[in-house]
Amino acid sequence: MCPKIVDKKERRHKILLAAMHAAAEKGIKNVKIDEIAKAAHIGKGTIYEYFQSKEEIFGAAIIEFMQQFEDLLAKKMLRAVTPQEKLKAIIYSSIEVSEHEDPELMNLLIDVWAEAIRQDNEELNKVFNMKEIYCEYRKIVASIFSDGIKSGIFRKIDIETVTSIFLAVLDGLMIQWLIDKENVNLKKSAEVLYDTFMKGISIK
Amino acid sequence: MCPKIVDKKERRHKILLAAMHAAAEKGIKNVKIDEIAKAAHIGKGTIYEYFQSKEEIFGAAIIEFMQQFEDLLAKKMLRAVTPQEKLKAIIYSSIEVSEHEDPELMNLLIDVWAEAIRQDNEELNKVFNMKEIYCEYRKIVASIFSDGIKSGIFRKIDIETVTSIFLAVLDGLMIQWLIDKENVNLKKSAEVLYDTFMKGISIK
Amino acid sequence: MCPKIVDKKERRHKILLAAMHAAAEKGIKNVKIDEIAKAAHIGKGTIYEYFQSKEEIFGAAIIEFMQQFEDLLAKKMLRAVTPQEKLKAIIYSSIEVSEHEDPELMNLLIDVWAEAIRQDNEELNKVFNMKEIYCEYRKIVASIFSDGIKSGIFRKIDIETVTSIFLAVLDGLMIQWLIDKENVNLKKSAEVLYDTFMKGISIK
Amino acid sequence: MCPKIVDKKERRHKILLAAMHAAAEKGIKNVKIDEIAKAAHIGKGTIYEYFQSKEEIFGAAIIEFMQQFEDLLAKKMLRAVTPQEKLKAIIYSSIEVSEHEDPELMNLLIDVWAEAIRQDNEELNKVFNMKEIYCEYRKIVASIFSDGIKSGIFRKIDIETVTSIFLAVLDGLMIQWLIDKENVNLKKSAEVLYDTFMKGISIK
DNA sequence: CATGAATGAGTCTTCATTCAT
DNA sequence: GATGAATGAAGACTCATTCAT
Repeated sequence: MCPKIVDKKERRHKILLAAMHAAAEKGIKNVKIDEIAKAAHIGKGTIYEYFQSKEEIFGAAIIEFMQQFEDLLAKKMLRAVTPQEKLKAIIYSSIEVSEHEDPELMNLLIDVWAEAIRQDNEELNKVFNMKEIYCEYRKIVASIFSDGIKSGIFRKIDIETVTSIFLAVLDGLMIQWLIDKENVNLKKSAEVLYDTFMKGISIK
Repeated sequence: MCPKIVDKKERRHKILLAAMHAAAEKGIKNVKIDEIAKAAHIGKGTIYEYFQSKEEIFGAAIIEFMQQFEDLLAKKMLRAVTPQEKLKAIIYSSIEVSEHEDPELMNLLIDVWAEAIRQDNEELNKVFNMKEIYCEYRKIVASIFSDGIKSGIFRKIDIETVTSIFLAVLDGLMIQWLIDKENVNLKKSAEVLYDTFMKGISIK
Repeated sequence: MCPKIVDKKERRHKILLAAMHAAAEKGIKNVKIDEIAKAAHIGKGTIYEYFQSKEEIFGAAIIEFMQQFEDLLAKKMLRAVTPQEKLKAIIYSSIEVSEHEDPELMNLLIDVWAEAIRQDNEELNKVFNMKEIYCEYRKIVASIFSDGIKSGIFRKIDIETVTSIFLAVLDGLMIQWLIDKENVNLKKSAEVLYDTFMKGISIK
Repeated sequence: MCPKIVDKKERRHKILLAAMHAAAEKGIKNVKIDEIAKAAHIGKGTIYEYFQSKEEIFGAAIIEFMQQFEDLLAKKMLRAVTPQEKLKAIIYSSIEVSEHEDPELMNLLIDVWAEAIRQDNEELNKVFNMKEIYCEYRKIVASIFSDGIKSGIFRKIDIETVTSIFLAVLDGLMIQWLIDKENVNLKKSAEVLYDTFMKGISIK
């Protein structure tokens, strides 16, 4: 019916993948359009048929990259019912992204954060706001804690702050793992984190 | 016989400060030598009297930046005796760097991590290895946990993993704060973190 | 599918010609990439599509320049049979390069010699060695003298030294001509040189 | 009486020597004022007490360099009486400069020629003209040939052209020697040159 | 006088973007 | 649509020259 469009989507995605891998390896600023083109097995000019600028490419790349988290998280959350299960789901979906896909891709996270802090990618700013995403994450997690407290599972804690702390561990572990994969065991960290955290906030 | 006398140390430091501030604002890769020179109120060429290259400038800047943490931490640790006090010292020195100095400077952290992950600053690599620094941090914290367990204060936990988790919260909070200072209260986080964490790992 | 089609060889040659002319006029070290680009009616960046660096440009220019001599010499030598004819061919091909092509180009010779003496163009050193070229020239001329002696045309002379002297006149005349074209008559010099030299080395 | 002036002369000369040696090694264009200062064991600024500019330094250096030839030649010519002796004196003084002084200094010759051809050192042009020097050399040599012909020693040759050829050998040998000292024997060349040349132009 | 720290004009080189084919 | 050759603005770095001490 509309084969050209499918083809376009695919090629666009191919470019994005090439861009993400290149950026993961050397950082967005060090990636040359040329390299992306080569890695995507297309001409340099062709990239500009799909994106207006380098900025736009990495804007789109970051969005696509973040989407993966959301998808994974959403899937895991579906089956989670109790607050405990929900927290577990978040912990494990965060930790598991490092196993899914090409783990090298996770290096992109540092650029995502950098963009979030500096907000100098105008293309990205138009459609994406990491600050809001973090707020949303916090809302989700906060409601879990809130539920837990109401249900008498968790003791009375400062929900907002515990939320920040909870999300912080996940990001912080990621950083350590990105810097030194050999000396950081994410799987085990997930287990211990769940265990310890529960102890820390549970009643009794 | 009597050439212009300048405090080389001081001027070097002025350049470094200018570089750090510029990098904090826009990211290392987006800082131009010209900008640093202008900010330091000196000529472009003068910078090259103090540093061999842009790479070296930011290598030195990162080292100086990290030194601040170490200094602050060391100071706090001096007075800490019990494991609990020591953990508290680490938590607070990490959180307090955001109050000391120009808080904007803390944005540099994201570049420091990026360098640590990508390791593409050869000048920096010669004299500085973030991986090792993290290992050292881990050793210090691990020994605190070890002491705490021996003293019967902490329950039997997987020291290595809890160490990672403990350091992770600090970094993770930093990221959240860097991205959204308004919605993250570091001070309160420190309190709650100490409280919750203690609960999580203490005996009973 | 159908990118801009350009004769890469031709354009490369155009750049080289522009570089040679500029260098002939002001000396290699005083030529700016900008100037070459302007003279070749192309953009500055384009030059770097054909050459890696300024050094490489002048390496290639020198090689192309020297090639002209060899070609001219080879052509003349083809018809020469007797030692006398051969020497004449060498003399005239050396002298005639100043008439062929743009005579201004001959100024490049001084840079060629400078490179040969200093050998500081690494690109050039990889593929070209003036010392060897002179050795080869000497071998060729020496064998002519050798033949002439065996044939009883030339008297017993120190072949190696006479060879050096013979080649020296050609280079030396070139220098004088380059410095003061009005007061040096290369054509006449060729005649007299042949005549005198023959007298000097012939039997009787 | 006037010790300061002597001191100045000496220091000026020291600078010139340093400049000459540096230029001999790497070519005028590649010598930095800094290097000259270091080699002369003085401050960079001090150089500008003695010379207005880099151009002036090398203008003066070239003049001093050329003076050496003249001095040597003049000394040798004093004792020469017959045309043969005079030619011999010129040949040997030209060849012997390579033994006197630091032979490495002879590399400067190529820069001298380059300046002579391009004439782009305005400072030098004011007080020095290689073209005129060559003319003068030619006049001297020509008068020797003229005398020789009148005396019936030399056969009737085209004086101007033979003069050029005679001077050409000397320069040409120098070039060969500069490029490849191992394979060029200047001493022997002088002998053979004298011998052959005499044969070439003598009566019978 | 002597110095060397400071300077900024000048250069090479890179690379995102354009556009003729 | 696809391409890659061409481009020039931008940026790191050099170095002759100045000038405060």
